Amino acid sequence: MGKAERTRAFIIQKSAPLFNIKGYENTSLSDIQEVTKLTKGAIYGNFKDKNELAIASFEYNCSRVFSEIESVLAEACSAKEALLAFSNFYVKNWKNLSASGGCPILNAAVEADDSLTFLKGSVRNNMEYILGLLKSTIEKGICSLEFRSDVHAGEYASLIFSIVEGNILIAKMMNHPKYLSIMDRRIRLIIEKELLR
Amino acid sequence: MGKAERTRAFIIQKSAPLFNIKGYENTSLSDIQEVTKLTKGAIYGNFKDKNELAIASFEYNCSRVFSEIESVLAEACSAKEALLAFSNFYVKNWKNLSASGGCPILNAAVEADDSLTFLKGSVRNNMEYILGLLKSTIEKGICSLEFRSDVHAGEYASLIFSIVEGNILIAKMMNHPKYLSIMDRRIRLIIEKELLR
Amino acid sequence: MGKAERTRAFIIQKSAPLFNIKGYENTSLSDIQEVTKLTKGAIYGNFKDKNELAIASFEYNCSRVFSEIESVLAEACSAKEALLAFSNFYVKNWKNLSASGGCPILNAAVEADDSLTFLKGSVRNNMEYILGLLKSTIEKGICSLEFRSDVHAGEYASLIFSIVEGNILIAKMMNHPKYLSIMDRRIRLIIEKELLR
Amino acid sequence: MGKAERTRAFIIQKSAPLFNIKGYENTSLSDIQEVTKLTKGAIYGNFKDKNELAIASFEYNCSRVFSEIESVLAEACSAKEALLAFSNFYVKNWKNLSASGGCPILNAAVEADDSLTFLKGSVRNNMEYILGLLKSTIEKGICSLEFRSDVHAGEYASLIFSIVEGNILIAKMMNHPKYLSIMDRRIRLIIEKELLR
DNA sequence: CATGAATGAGTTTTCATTCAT
DNA sequence: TATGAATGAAAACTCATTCAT
Repeated sequence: MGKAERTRAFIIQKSAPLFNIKGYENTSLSDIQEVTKLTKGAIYGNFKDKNELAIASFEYNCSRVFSEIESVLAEACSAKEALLAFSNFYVKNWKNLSASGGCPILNAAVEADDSLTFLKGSVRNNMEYILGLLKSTIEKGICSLEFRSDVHAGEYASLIFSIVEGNILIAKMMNHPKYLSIMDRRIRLIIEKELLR
Repeated sequence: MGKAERTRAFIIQKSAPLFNIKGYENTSLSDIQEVTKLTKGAIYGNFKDKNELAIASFEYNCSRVFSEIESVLAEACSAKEALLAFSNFYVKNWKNLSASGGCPILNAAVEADDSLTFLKGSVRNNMEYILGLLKSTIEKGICSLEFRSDVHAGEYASLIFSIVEGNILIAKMMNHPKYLSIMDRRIRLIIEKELLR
Repeated sequence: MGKAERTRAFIIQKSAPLFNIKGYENTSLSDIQEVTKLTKGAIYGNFKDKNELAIASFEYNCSRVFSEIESVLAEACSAKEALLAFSNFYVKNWKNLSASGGCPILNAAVEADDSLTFLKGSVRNNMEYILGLLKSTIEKGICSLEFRSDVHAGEYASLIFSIVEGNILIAKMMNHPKYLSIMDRRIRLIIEKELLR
Repeated sequence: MGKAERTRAFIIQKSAPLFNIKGYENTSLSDIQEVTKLTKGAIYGNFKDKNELAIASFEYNCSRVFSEIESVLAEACSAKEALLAFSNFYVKNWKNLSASGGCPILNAAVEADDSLTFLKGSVRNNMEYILGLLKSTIEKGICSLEFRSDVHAGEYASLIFSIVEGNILIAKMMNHPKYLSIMDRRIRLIIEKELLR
């Protein structure tokens, strides 16, 4: 990794939490300057504009969450365990996630839909990515005969994801983790009553 | 209604969609000036600052949705019908809702949690209000012996709401209504399999 | 006194302290509205503009001080006593004067000299008035053979006034009354060594 | 001196007379923009806000006067000559001083006492500085046996300064230098009759 | 005649971005 | 390549004043 790439990575790593907490619009280059201790020139030398940095930071935020989720899914020894581990990931990491601004996909999706349109493509890709992750987990369960063969993997993937996002939203605003346990129980129920043979 | 109150209402009515579409931070007083064709002074004569207008607009946005939901709930002749109507409301109004920025609670909740803290109280109140609406609908179903007596009304209220919000998020970002039909079917399933006697 | 005149007097009476404390430029019509609990229209109905009110308030502030000084001078049974009473007036009233913004002539003179030129004439008149008051007090002392006949009344009047204003300035900024006692002793010394026969 | 420091100094140098003439409150950033031919951003790049610039300008205004006074005091070959030179400085420079807004300490003291409180500390320091200058001049005269040993240096310092400030005020408002000659004669008298052995 | 809603030019300040060094 | 001073447009907000009601 060359120096330029290291600087670029450094800027992203420092800015990403800020963007997730304050929002992409509301995070200024001065904020980024302060948190990186770099000059404007250094930042603009590595990113064409604030939008490029915002996208890179969003993708960094996602990748951080995704890599944890992927390792959690990989460690599971069955599709059921994998889905439960996915749900459990949010329960366990609620405090951290909440302190660092919440789910980056949720945040960026809301900001990107109408105003920060430049982010929209990236948000969509990342949402598709995590939906794909869940879908393929379910498909593996079907292939391995763990899950029923008539299960619509894509629909269950989006259903599970929607329950997660919806409850994260409520939990964050109400400042109470009970919604995450409702979420967790519901996902377990779905797995046991509808997915498992 | 005095002139001041009429102007105030007029400003809110014109600004509210803007706030929901562009976001509260990202909507400027110049935007509001343009959409109301009023001067800054006229706006500041009716609202102490932008925050007050933002809160009023958010509450207007909520009340618009809530009043429609309330009438839909009121028209239903059973608790089951009421909950189905609630879900159906989002399916039917998806285009309108989407065009006017999406669910105001979802939008405001994401913006308010970390940065626009002045909005937080109002968002919480409105979230509690709609959760309360759903909860009391379920409680009525329990009282009328339509729903099982061991149903935890509060948990089902937040579950249904989380499924709605989660799927609105995905549908908006993916620009596809199929997520709303998944949502609708899921809520129907919950009612039939878990709430009804 | 008609109603209009009473309202006018009321506005002046309420605004005058504000102008003296905050300065003429820095006192806004909103401040005046708040302190009088009147409407803009009521204020503009009684004064052509803010400048007219500022002048009237300044003159009210002066007249308040002057009438007290005049009564203090009138009570004195000799020219010496009168001048000492003049000096003593500032010593005694330091706290009140300081709390209500300090000497109105000092304040207005500084503001009026370059920027609030509309006030200049009035400030000059009032400064001349108080200098005249001191001068005629000294002249009375000369006529009554209490003071030496070769005393230049006008010069001693302005000298005494300058010592008063200079020490008020220092006392206010240093927040210490000792400068007023230096002033008082100096004026007494001048009277005894230079004015009295 | 780096570019930033040069620009900072340039802005101060251009703004300082404006602040002294128009007053600190009444000088706007647009005025400063015009007089410096710089953009608002350039000004805010060098000063955190208008207050910081106002303080810096006030101190520049003081330092200009002080350095002249100090050189005048340094050139004097006795304490008497020094005090006379101090007084004479105001007589000689009256036109210049008057044209550039008058004594900065007088102006700032009046503005700072109640409204521009952020300036108060600096005004106090500068007033203390010049009082200290006068006091140490008198003390040197005492040490060198030129002045009487029982002279209270601090009191005479503030007395002389008050006479200067008081007469500057009157001279400015009355637009007549005669008050400065009264001031000058009085200070000479005090030196000859009360300070000299 | 009094009201107070509205005006429009003004205020201070921050923004993303550029470019000579 | 990196610097950081400078830009210019835009931000939120306040002002003295007017005028339809």
